Amino acid sequence: MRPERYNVRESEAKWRKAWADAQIFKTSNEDPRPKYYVLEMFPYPSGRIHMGHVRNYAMGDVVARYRRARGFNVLHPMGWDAFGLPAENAAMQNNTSPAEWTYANIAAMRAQLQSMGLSLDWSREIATCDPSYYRHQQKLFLDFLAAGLVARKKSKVNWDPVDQTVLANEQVIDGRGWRSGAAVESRELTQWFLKITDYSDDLLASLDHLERWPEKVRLMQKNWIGRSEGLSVRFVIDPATLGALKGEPGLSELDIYTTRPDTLFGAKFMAIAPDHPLAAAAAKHDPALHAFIEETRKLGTSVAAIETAEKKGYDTGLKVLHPFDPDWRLPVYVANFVLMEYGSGAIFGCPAHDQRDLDFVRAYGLGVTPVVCPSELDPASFTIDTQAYDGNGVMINSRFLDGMTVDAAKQEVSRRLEEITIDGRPQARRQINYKLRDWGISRQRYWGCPIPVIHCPTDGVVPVPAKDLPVKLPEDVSFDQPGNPLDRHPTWKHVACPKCGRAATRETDTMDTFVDSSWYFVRFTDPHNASAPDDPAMANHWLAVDQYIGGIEHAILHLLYSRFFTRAMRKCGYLGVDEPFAGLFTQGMVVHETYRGDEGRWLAPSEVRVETEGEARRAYALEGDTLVEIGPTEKMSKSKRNTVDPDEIISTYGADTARWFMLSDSPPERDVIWTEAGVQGAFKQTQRLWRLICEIERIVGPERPPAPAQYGAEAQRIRRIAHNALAKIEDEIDRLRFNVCIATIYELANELGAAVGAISEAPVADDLRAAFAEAGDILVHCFAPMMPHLAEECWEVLGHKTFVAESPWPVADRSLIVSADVTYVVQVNGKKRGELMIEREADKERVERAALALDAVARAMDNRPARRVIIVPHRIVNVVV
RNA sequence: GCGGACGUGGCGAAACCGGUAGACGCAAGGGACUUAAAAUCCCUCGGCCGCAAGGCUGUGCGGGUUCGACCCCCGCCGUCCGCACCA
Repeated sequence: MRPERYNVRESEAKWRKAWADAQIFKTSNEDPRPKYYVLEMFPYPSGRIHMGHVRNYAMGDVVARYRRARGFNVLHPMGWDAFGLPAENAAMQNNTSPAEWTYANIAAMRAQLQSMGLSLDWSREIATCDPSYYRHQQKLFLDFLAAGLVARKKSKVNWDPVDQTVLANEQVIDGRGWRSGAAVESRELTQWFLKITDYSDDLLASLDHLERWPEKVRLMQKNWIGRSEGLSVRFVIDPATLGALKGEPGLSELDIYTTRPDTLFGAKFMAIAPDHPLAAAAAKHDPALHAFIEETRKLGTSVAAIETAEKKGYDTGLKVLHPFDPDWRLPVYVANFVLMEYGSGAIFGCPAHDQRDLDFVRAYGLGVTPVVCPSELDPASFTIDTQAYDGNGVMINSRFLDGMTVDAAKQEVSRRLEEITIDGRPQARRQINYKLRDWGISRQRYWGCPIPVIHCPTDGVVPVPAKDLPVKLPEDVSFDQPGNPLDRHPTWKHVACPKCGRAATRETDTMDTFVDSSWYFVRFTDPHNASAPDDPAMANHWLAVDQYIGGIEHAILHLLYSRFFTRAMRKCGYLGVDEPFAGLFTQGMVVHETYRGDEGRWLAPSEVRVETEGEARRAYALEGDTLVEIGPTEKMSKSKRNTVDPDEIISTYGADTARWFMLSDSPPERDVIWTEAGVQGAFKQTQRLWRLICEIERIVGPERPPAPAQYGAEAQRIRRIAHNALAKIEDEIDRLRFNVCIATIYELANELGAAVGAISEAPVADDLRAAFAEAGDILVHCFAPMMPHLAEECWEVLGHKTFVAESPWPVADRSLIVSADVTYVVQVNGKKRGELMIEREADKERVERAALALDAVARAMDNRPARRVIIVPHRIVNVVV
């Protein structure tokens, strides 16, 4: 006798051990079958996995297990994004070292992931903080350097004077460092940059070919790269207005960038960025301007500051000549809304057709002349008030452009200015600009990949020779002072120059952790660190990743950097592919209700008891039994305390239940709401499936009958149900629609359950036993990717001696799905009035006759003659009266 | 401000290429078994009318195209997300 209940804890542990012993998830690079690379974004080793990980890895595991069953050689690896600031903070607080803390976390999280029963090849595990990993990264850096993909330049950074470190923009909150609370300073530092902008156009254009990427992500990247086509125009500065600046070099003209050259006759002023060289030059002789510049700088770059800032400017007194009219002079302002980082840091202002420029002239009284009139309006009466017009129309007030379209006018202005030459160069040239900036990778931190260069007083920047890699992080560091421990280390940075042998110092900056994650998918292709450190052939075999799964929060940076890295690695001869991820899927978050007790104190779900009375739900604190407010459902977070610990769920209900619940209900790209009732429901289903399989086994008996030559009607019906579901589940897994997949499994289980219940007499006929055996196998296969442990247990019950995880996917017999009869829906005037069951082969005439003969149809027609009958084969009949 | 997505029962959702709206699950209500509970099983479950058969109505709102619209088009309303002084 089978046990009544499936023993989750025992079975799950048993099967995990069996898989591990048999090493069935170990992937060989020599396997001749077609490859399939499925990858989920690797975790940061914070110490514990969270439900978001469970969801992410459950999805990836379904794909991996399904593809394996379909006959692919599947690569499904796991690693750790292990460098980063939290390790340093932990080291400071707990008197441990970043390495110790990180590796302890990795060990804990590895055990947690293993308890999920994921079909991972753990022999390929990597940690980015391991010298065996980052030595390759240092080599890549040196190769990029040699290939001209690395630049060293000055750049403005957010500097925290207390922590003595650079902060990312996200770490600056209201102008203060997120940890120290100190006012952040803007500093110029010499930093290392990766020249991602070399690939701006390629990265943009290739987005169109990433067909298996979400449209949303492609659009976000497109906007981020921000290509615009325009004109770079040289405006001559009126020498008479130079004053004290007369004679200074490079001050004879002003370069601007515009995408609207058509509006040149609507120009009212020029504006330059506060940190534009011309502004700095003018400020030398104008203390008030100097003060203005200082003031705008203090305002900072925070989002809030930009939102509320008024358009402010300062008239430098300089004037420039209009390119088409030497008698027309335009004043040059320093303006707080012009960015030095984009274009040339200078613009011409056309208030009628740009809202910012309009706001500006309204404050400074510079006038407005419309030059584009919407086609449907009368040019004579068209005026601009508080709303700039940026649409299409007809050129007006624009001399030789009058009457042209906007596009024609752009072309005409560009053409004319390109022909005018000043000092032998054209006055304007067409230019393409991008918002995308080069990627600054220098971080003044310890726990990151050392940048492998040496600074020599005589030879300058000298790359560390390849034979000296890796440049390892020193382990004897202390965090008792702020700043970068590498800088203070007594010996680490002092080395001999590889070129001249004299005393030199190491670069003490480390790399942005985004570098580590920009190529880890390549590293996984190397089995067990066995191949040469940089074997391009092997990577080509596996890449691109066929299915990549992760959170939408990486839509831009990680995914864009990885796309850049792949191109850079190709340039250096490592790879033959351009794109790292052929298919991308961004999954939704795991959300949970929030609970607030006395004084707004957040309560964890485990501290709350929720009661349902009819429609109403009330929550009580377990401690004190006081009423608790049920708050909005939000992303699980430590601060709101609305988290659920995967460990507790797995030990209570098992990994299969956790996985099943994460995959059911919500579409995978949407948020899923974690509820206690939902988990319990999923748990019940595991037991239900177990009982159903046991019942099927009782019907089939210990000896499977051979497949009969002919099946009876009921046996054939059961087979049709099973194969129908199988075909549907295949389609749904292909489309990653796991929720629909699970609904289909329920339908199959419900129908098989009913069929089992309908059997009364024993013994059961052989054909029926064969059909049940087949259907049982199919059912187990269908849920095996989601609930792999239960599936193995059921597979064994059905008499198999193999792992279902290693068994080939059953072939859906699509001929079975086609039945002899079809059901037509019969409508009268588009409203359903009845159904018609008829042979598949029936021609339109017969279908029409049969449909009109239906009582309900006759009633609805009410003696009116049919004016028209529309028949969609095998679907619908619509009678129009 | 710019760009995008989404609005379907009490809830999560499904619905192929324009062809039966609400599959499947949760919650709820009723019942069976039980000393009781748990577990399990059965029934009901968009709204309105009706004893029933059945009818009417219904996919955010208002129009349109069509034999037929959750789906396509136009105009609103709402929610969410991304970017944000990008010239």
